[in-house]
Amino acid sequence: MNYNKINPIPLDPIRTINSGQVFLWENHNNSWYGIDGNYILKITITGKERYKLSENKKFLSELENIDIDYNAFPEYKNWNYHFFRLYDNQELINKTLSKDPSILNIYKKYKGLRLIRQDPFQCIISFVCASNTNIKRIRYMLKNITKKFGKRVIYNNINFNLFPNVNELSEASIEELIGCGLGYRSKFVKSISNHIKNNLDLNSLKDMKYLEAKTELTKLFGIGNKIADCILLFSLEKTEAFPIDIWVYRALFQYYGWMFKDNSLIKSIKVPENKYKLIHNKINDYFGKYSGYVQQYLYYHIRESNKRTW
DNA sequence: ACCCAGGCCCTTG
DNA sequence: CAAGGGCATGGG
Repeated sequence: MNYNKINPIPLDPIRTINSGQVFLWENHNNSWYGIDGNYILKITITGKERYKLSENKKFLSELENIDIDYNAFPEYKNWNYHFFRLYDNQELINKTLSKDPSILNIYKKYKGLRLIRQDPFQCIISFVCASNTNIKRIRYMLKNITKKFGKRVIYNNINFNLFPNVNELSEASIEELIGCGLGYRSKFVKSISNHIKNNLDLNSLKDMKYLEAKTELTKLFGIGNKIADCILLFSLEKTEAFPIDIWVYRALFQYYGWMFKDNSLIKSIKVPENKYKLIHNKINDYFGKYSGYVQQYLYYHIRESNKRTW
C-alpha cells in the first residue's frame, strides 16, 4: 500500500501552539501572541476559517490566511520558518508519519501539527515546571515567572512580559519562586539557573550528539529522562528525541504494543523509569531520526481522544 | 476524602 | 538494579 501520497505537508500554527509544546501564547482579538525568550511573536487570523488547507500548494503559500508579524523576530526575517521548523526535510517527515496505518491515520486527522523550535532556556524552565502537574498549571506558573522576573513591554497596546534570561532568573529566590506557584520545583529552577549561568553553554548542546547532550542535561537537578527529551526535541535540534510521558506511554501500548514483548510494561500506572531507554531505543529503531514528530502526533491524539483541555 | 497531573529524587531491600 | 514513597498544588 502506498502511504506516501500526502505531500507537501501543511502547517497549522494555531493547532501547533496549542499542543502542549509552548505555554505562553494568548489570544487577543483575532491575533495570537506568544513569548519566546526575548521576543513576542504574533499570528493573526484573517480568514473566517482559522486555517485553510490547500493541498496543491507548497507550505509557503499555505500561510495565506495567516498574517505573520515579521518584525517581532529580527534575527530571522521569516521567523515562522525558523519557529515552526519549515526547513526540515518535508519528505522524510512525511515518510515517517506514514510509516504504518496507525500513525498515518493520526497524521491525517491532525494535519498541520508541527514541532516548534523554542528558545532553549525558556524551554528548560518550562518543562522543569511541567513535572507532575497539568497544562493549565504549567501556564499559570510560567506566566507568573514572566510577570515577576521578565522585562515588561507594550506591544500593540497590550502589556506583555518577556521571558527572563538566565541572569535575570538566577536572581530569583526560592521563596519568590514558590510565590509563583512552582512548589517543590522551585529548588530545581534555582539550581538549574545557577548551573547554566556559571557552567553550561546551552548553544554547545546543539552541536552535540543526542546522547551526549542528554547526558549533560540529566546532570541538572530536576531533569530526568522525559524532561531532557522535551528540551532536546523542542529546543536543541534533536528530532530523534521521543519524550515519553504518561500520555505517550498509553498511546504506545494502544498502537504499538506489538513492539514490546514484556507485558509488565503495560500494567504500570506511571512510566517505568528503568525501561525508558529500552522503549526509546525501539522507537528510534522503528521511526528513525524524525521520531520526535511521531511523538507529538501521538501525544496530541491521545489527549484529544480523552477530551483533555489545553 | 481521594486521585490525578507532559516526573524526579532519594532511600531501602 | 528494582521498587516504592515523598514531593507542592489545585482541580475533578
